[in-house]
Amino acid sequence: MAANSQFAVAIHVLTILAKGGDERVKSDYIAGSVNTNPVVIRRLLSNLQEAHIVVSQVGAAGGTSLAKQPKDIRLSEVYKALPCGEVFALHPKEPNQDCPIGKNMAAFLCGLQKEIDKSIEEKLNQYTLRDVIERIESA
Amino acid sequence: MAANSQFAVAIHVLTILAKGGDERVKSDYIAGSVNTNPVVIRRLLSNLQEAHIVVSQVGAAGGTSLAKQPKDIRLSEVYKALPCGEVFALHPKEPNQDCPIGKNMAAFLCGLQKEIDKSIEEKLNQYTLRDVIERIESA
DNA sequence: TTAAACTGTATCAAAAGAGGTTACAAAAAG
DNA sequence: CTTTTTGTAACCTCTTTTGATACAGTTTAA
Repeated sequence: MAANSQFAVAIHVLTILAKGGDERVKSDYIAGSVNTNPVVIRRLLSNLQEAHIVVSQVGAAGGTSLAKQPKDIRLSEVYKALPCGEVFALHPKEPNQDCPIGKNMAAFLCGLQKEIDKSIEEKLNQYTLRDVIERIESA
Repeated sequence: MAANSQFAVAIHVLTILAKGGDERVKSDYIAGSVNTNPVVIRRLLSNLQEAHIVVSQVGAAGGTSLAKQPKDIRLSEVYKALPCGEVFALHPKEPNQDCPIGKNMAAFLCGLQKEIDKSIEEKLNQYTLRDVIERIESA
């Protein structure tokens, strides 16, 4: 499968928007920098907009800008805004229910998934977009 | 498709092996319980064997058993033994290198990936196979 | 009020990963 | 030897993600 790169691209896009300040940045421009198709960017921005991280304006002189300051955008928000899958998937087929192990396995794994997801979000909550920009600029 | 379910299946398989004790369990039997093809199981066991979590024996009367006691098998070991992908992928195409942001983005994201992976492993390190079995049996 | 410049989306094609299946070599037991 | 079983290679199919085209709707500005 093509692995999900939406989070990576989102961070990149948001950094570009932050650089743009209050100006509306066009999807065409962003696509050029990220090296992909403008529609891919617009799809992504659509998710970020639903999460109130960015604001887009249609029409001529339209484009997208951040909905709040970089210091107030946590990476955990970005992660949650995107349709990223779980870290691991459950069984592709339901286990054999005659097997007493299979019967209770799904519940356990599901709980474990939630715990892991929480770990990830806690880690991402430690960073804001401003932190990202600082690190990138000092590199 | 389901994203990578190998971890989920691995936990299930190891639980079955634990139940089997010192007996060698055949891939055919495991496949029946997990509801998949024996080859899928053997592929998985091959990874677990490399990590010294299980031991397989070829030939008639062959099969697989745990290489150590359930209390000594940490879920973090299992996770590391499998070719599970990263939580998020980097850009599918290299970003435009004329863009100063793109230039340093990959390095940052790569570091972030490693941090997240560490979080996951720390979480999974808290559980052993014995813990899993106890939880499943008390359910 | 018309033309131009955008976003938002639907739709389709292409690429890649994962699971499932078949086939068969190699090894061990009897 | 024959049977049983693992280890793997090869291939197919299904699904997901990305990339691309097309076009409707909205806004600006001449």
